[in-house]
Amino acid sequence: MSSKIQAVRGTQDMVGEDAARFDAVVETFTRVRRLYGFRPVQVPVFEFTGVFARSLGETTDVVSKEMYTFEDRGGESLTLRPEFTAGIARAYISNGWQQHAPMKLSAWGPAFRYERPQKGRFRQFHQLDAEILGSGEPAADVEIIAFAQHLLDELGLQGKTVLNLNTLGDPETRAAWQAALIAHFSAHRDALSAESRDRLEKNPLRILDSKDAADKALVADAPRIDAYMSGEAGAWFDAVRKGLDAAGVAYQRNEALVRGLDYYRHTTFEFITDHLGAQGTVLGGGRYDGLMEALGGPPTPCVGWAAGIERLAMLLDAPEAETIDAAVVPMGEAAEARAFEVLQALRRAGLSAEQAWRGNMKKRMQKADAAGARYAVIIGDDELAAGEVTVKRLATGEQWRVALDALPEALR
RNA sequence: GCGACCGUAGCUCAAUCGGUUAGAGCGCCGGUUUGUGGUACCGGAGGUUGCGGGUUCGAUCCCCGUCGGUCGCCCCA
Repeated sequence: MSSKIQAVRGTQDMVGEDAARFDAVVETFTRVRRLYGFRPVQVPVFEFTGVFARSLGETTDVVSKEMYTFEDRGGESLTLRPEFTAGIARAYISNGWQQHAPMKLSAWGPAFRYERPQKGRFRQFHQLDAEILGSGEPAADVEIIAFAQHLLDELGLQGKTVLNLNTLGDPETRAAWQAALIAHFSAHRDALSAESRDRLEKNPLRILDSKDAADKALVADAPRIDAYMSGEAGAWFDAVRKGLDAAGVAYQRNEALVRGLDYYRHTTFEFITDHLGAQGTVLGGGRYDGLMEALGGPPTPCVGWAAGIERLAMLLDAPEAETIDAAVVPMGEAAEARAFEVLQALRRAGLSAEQAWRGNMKKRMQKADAAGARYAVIIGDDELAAGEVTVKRLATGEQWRVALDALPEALR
């Protein structure tokens, strides 16, 4: 295939069912986000590299080896977004959106990471994104999680995902807990896996969700955050849990669900599935109260989530194939000359309609059937002479004549 | 970035131990039917076996490389 033109590794072309699944996810997202008052936001697909480097942290895998970074002709280092949050936060700061706070924003589109492709993991992938900027209330966490749950329900994924919920506490809580974890794992350093010894330096919280058997044994009796929780942090988490209960959102406490970056505070959550192999997370998010400041902006409490469109699309039941209301089948030159008049009348009346551009009647009837048309609108010399068309209901085969100007009504 | 498996028509797959013209179903095109689709029957097109190299009298099959896919690790959506 090397001599043939081919798509870049980890990118995909979608038509038919794949495209329909993708479309169904986006359409449902747009519908549900309106129910919650999340407004659309558009931000660039690329930013100055520093936006992502500063927001994600230089040591993160995403920044150190997964970004698509390039220089433009002016010598600026630019990066294709590996996620949405940093760009939205940058826009908030650049445009002074604090005057609008709190803002409930949503977006969807492509993101890029240079990773080894797998099922549910691509180099260009697509995300749904929701953010609440400038609200330091537990109620915002409840609302954004309820939105996520509602979206998954509307997608028909009840039973296929489980909401995992945890808290990282406030900065004091987090710092105390992290120090205790480092002390605990350092004491058993030799028993840790090589990866986790590495994490001990760079990202100690991450040891908690290691898949290594030896690590798991040490994690089992590692210090729990609940023992270090400050009064305020505990009250916050209680408020979130009570809110979720009131909203009817079921969750599972997962004390190992953590985020490595310091600016994450309090609530963290992921909707996890066991239907996608190693890629279990279908939607993940949390509160990132420290991010805006890390980017040089005003202190701004925020909470948000992102979901993988491809991952959701893979979990969906196959959407119904798209159909049309009518296929116009003209016979002969005179009829072909009138076909667009009929087509446009139907479309203007809100009925979907198309015609095959060539072929005899049989061919065009076959195309009508293949397009899933409810009706065939047959126009021949006889019909034209009478100012009528023949309408055939393809499901039953019955057909009848209809006056040309009464056609749209007849097909409703 | 690390490890493993896989790659044959548009799609899903077959082809004995390495053996001569690489097959089938679906799909596509045409016909049976010059104003009637979806069913049925008949016919047809479509392949440098991902690509490059090696071993062999002979390679879809064995070896190496490469590109792509898949699974796990890592990370994450």
